[in-house]
Amino acid sequence: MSEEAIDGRTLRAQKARETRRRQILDAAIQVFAEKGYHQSSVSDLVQAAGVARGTFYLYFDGKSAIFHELLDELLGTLRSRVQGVDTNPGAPAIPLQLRTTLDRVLSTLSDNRALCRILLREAVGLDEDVDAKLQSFYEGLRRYIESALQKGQDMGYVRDMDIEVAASCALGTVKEVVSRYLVRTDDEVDLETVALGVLDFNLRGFVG
Amino acid sequence: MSEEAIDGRTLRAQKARETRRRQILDAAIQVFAEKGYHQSSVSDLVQAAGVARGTFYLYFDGKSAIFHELLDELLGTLRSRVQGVDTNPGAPAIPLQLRTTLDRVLSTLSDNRALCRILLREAVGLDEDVDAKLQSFYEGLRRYIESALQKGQDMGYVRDMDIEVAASCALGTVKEVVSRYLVRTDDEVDLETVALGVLDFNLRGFVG
Amino acid sequence: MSEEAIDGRTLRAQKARETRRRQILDAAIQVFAEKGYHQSSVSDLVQAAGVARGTFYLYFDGKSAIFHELLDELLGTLRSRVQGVDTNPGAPAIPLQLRTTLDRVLSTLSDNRALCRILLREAVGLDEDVDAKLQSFYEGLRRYIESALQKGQDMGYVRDMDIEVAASCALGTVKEVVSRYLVRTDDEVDLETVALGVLDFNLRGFVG
Amino acid sequence: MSEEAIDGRTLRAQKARETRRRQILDAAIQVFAEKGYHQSSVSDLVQAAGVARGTFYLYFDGKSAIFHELLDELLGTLRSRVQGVDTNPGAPAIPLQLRTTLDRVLSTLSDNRALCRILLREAVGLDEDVDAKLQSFYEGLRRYIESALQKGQDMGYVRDMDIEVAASCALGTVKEVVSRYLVRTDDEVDLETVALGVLDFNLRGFVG
DNA sequence: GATGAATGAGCTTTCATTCAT
DNA sequence: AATGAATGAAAGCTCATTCAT
Repeated sequence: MSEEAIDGRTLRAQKARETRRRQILDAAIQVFAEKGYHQSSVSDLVQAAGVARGTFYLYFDGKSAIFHELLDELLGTLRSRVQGVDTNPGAPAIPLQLRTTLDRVLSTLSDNRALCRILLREAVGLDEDVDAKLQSFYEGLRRYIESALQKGQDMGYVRDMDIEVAASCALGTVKEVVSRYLVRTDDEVDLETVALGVLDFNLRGFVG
Repeated sequence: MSEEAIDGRTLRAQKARETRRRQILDAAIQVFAEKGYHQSSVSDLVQAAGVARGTFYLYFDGKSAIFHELLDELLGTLRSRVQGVDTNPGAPAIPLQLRTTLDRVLSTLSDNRALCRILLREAVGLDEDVDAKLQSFYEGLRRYIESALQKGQDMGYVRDMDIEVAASCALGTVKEVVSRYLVRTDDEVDLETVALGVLDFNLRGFVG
Repeated sequence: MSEEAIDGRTLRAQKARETRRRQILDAAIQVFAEKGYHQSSVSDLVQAAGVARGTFYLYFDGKSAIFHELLDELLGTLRSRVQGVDTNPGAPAIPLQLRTTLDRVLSTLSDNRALCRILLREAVGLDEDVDAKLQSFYEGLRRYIESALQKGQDMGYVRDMDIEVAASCALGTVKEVVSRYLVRTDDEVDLETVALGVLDFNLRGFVG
Repeated sequence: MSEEAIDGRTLRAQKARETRRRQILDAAIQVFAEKGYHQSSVSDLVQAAGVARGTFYLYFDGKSAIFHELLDELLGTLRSRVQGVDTNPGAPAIPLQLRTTLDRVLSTLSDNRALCRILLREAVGLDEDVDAKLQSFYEGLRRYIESALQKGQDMGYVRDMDIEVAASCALGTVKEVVSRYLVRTDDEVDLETVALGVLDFNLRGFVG
């Protein structure tokens, strides 16, 4: 039995493992999104994934653990969609950068409403660890917005205002819009319109 | 035994019942807020209330039922703090009315952060009934804002904009600010500053 | 305050006590007969009797105790309806005496089907004490029949047979007929026909 | 892995399941017979069966459900022991057929007194479903006897009599004898003698 | 590696009984 | 004597997790 053979076997095994993992994770996403975390039993998860109960525990440490992995994955994806504001000369204008980030985030969420639902409903108030992760995620977003606003002020784009509160407000507008147009409804929504509306509101408010 | 005596006794009994009820409700508010709904057992509730398990079921139909009562109570209180916009001649200016409503809501929530936590964390994704109640509450708020914006537009105070999206955004700013400054922190917060910041943001946005 | 006054008062009190007792017992008979012993809660009993829970315990030691009293009362009544066979010269013929006893028992039971139901359904398999009471009651009946048969044999009325088994059989015919015609149906039944049929069967069997 | 291996495994698994089921059922029979249905808790059942609480619920839907299965099993067995009267020419004489059925029923019950106890004590007055099952079983027996008597009358073996009442009486003799000699005593009984005595009584009564 | 039967801690709920008023 | 709010032991049942095969 050559080393290569073993390596090949090992590789194949790893790939199979990864596939199995994915299969369970994907099933979990659907189940959690449909029934909610607490209403979903491990039985539901393994049934949806088409594996035995024991198999589930070979890949994940339990119901709570797989939820954390799901959440990490989703938050990681979203984080990667949000990039720091570029103030270098020649960089796109800051409003345009915000617009791009907002579009990215909304389209990512729109591509998978199950993830939205998990993020905005199931993960809320679940337990302290999940709460901490969410809080840290949102705090990251808030700081991103705050720094963008700060830079905008420095550059004269943004008016004089309470930046801390404003950043929270801006974050709130996005969360609510996602909740309203991607979670609380099953209708198809024109994201373009919504994104424009949000940006417009954030830039000029009611009276502009 | 005079009739008055009977009435007196009955009255006293009713009062005692109401007191007991309140005692259990208040304990439940604290427990739910501290441990979260799902992490709270009926044992926790009765222990916190200082009554026997059976007593709890004398006053409430179960853990789920007491949560619904709590939620109804809180939502009722908040609803009563939000009154329709008055457009009669001589009525206060609309921005001032919004300011008043916002102040009322924030101060109500501020007076009892446990209720905030229950509203914004524990009640989210709990079950379909709770979801429906929350959704209907927020939808009411959204419509209140929408109608205020509409009237504002008619009167020329509010600029031309997508009112539906804007109303969601405005609602989102309030929810996020409550979450940030009343739920996710234990620090004392200067509500005045926050309320002003929110209003300012909603009226003029980033660039004014 | 004269002695007579006190006596009068005491007497009245005793009478009131007895009335109250009766009122609770009668209610219990109905409740037990309708819902069955285990399905009847003390709440059902006091509600049916129209007294407070505590009052119930002033008169009876508990749910089990009142059932025992009920059973004792019923069994006592039935026992009084069954009198020893009179073999004195001049006494009615033994078959006639049996007939009279059977009529008495059936009519007593017929007058109160609730008692039948309690006796034949609710009291069966309830607990060891109740079982012992029932067993002793039926054993008494069996012995009554056995002694009648013995006397009958001595006097030549009754043929040669296994008296012990025959007595059980005769008892069984009565129990089953009561169960069939007084418990398991709500229809009015012609007791006369049934009584005659039972006697006829016991005397001559299938083939006579 | 060959198909046979899988089949073998599946078969073994099924057999193991069946064994486990039986183990729990048998334990339940003993517990119900000894303590009575209401005095037996699920804890008693699992303790007697030597399995965990959860295992019990893997095989049965609850305490009530396992009792129903027990009852169905017993009633099914007994029903199979009672076959229609054969009036074809060349068939055994009807009294002999009755004798055979009686022997079969008594020996079946005698082989397992616990089941007798459950049938005649625990199942009486338990709940509406159980009552209906018992009533239907006894009604079947009664009709079996009635039809046998009818045929007997047609063939001249059975005298003129009230067949309906007589059938109830005959059924009652068997029930009482079973109760007396198989349930209410732990002594060994000469079934032969009892069976003969019952038949003799049914055929000829007291005076023959 | 995969399986699924088995586990048992822990949950919600009921209800016979007590006792301060 | 009468009341009914309060009690808490004990019941039935669920389900995340384990482990022998």
